[in-house]
Amino acid sequence: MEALFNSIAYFIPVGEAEKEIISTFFTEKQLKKGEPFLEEGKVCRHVGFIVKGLMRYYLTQDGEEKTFYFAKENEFVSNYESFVPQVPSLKSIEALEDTTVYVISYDNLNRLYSTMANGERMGRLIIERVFVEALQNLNSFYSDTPEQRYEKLLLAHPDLQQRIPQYYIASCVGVKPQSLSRIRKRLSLH
Amino acid sequence: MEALFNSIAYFIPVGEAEKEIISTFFTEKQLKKGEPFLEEGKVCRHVGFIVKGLMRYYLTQDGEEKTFYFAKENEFVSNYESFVPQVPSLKSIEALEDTTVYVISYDNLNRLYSTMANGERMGRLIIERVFVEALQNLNSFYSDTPEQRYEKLLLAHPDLQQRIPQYYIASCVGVKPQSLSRIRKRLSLH
DNA sequence: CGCCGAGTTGAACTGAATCAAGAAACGTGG
DNA sequence: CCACGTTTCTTGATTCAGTTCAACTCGGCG
Repeated sequence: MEALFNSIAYFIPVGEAEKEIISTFFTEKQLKKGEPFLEEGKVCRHVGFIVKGLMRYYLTQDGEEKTFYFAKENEFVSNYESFVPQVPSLKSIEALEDTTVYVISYDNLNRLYSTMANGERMGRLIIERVFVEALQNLNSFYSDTPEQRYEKLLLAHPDLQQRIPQYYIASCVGVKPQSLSRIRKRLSLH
Repeated sequence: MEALFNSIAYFIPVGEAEKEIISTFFTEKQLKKGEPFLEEGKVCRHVGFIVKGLMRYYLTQDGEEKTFYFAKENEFVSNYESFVPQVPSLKSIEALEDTTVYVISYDNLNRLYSTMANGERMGRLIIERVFVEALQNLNSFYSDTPEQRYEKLLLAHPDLQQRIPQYYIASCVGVKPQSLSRIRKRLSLH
């Protein structure tokens, strides 16, 4: 739970009182490889903090899964589009490896906001940060070619190639596995 | 200033005390058509609330401007990527029409958060809302073809065609003006 | 050994980009 | 109110990158 304290301490002071509150509201959860964190059509009821492991966000379209984001250690995981307004999710999230997360429910998060000194402030600062990071990620999708996106993705997650099959990466880059294969070929010929 | 009060009242109760504080921290600003709200390379120092008019967000790449968002009446305007961490912006924002905004500086916004009862809470709720809307907007860029994006953009902003030249719309849809022209042709033939 | 999922490779196809030339709309000044 | 020039929009021909469909390779595993 130290990793979570540290992440929160980045935003507000975390003393014993805060640790106490955080510990009671977050609970540990284990996800096996392939298990869902959030399923399409269901309301996203939790925010998680990934201690260990890897997850992917994806949506299903015409029977085809499109992966658009990977989250790993020390990141918060949630579909805010579903979580914030508590409406059914259009997206799914699943573990790509055996994963350990600390989760907090929607209701408990709101309790935490109002119970903890600086709770609201913490909430604002965290969502601001998550927002900014999300925007930066998405920038690449506007301006870059698949080739550039592939290079940036590897730069941001150098371990990804070792951890997951290539077709997840292809999907996240926005091309078919065949095309990624050709892109890799082009790049390897300098 | 009523429009601003109303927008905030959507998130927290706005009594006389709040109106007082909000009025002192926000100041009215007029932008002529073509004037910048934010220039690339500068730090975004303000959040604005658009009372009247229309703005576009864009970035410059290889000497070419790419418009990626339009903001209009009753919307907040800011580049949060630059505003939140107070770092130089990669994006620009300019008025497409004569526009009236109420603006608040970074420092004053933080004062407002800490001064006003429920200030932090308001901040959290507003950024949550903005975040969710931004995500929903961006969804279309992942999953849809330019054709679908064009149709959705017109649906979301039915007045846009009348208010601005088509090449802004093309850019936001993610294609060149020539291609949008062809898309329009295809669509008009049902 | 044969199966199976993952990755690579080939050929034909598609939609947007590009280059380029007109046509239409707009505004400004005579 | 019209004429002219600029800006915006359309259209055509060509090119290019990713898609699709399909075959084939490779490595692990029963």
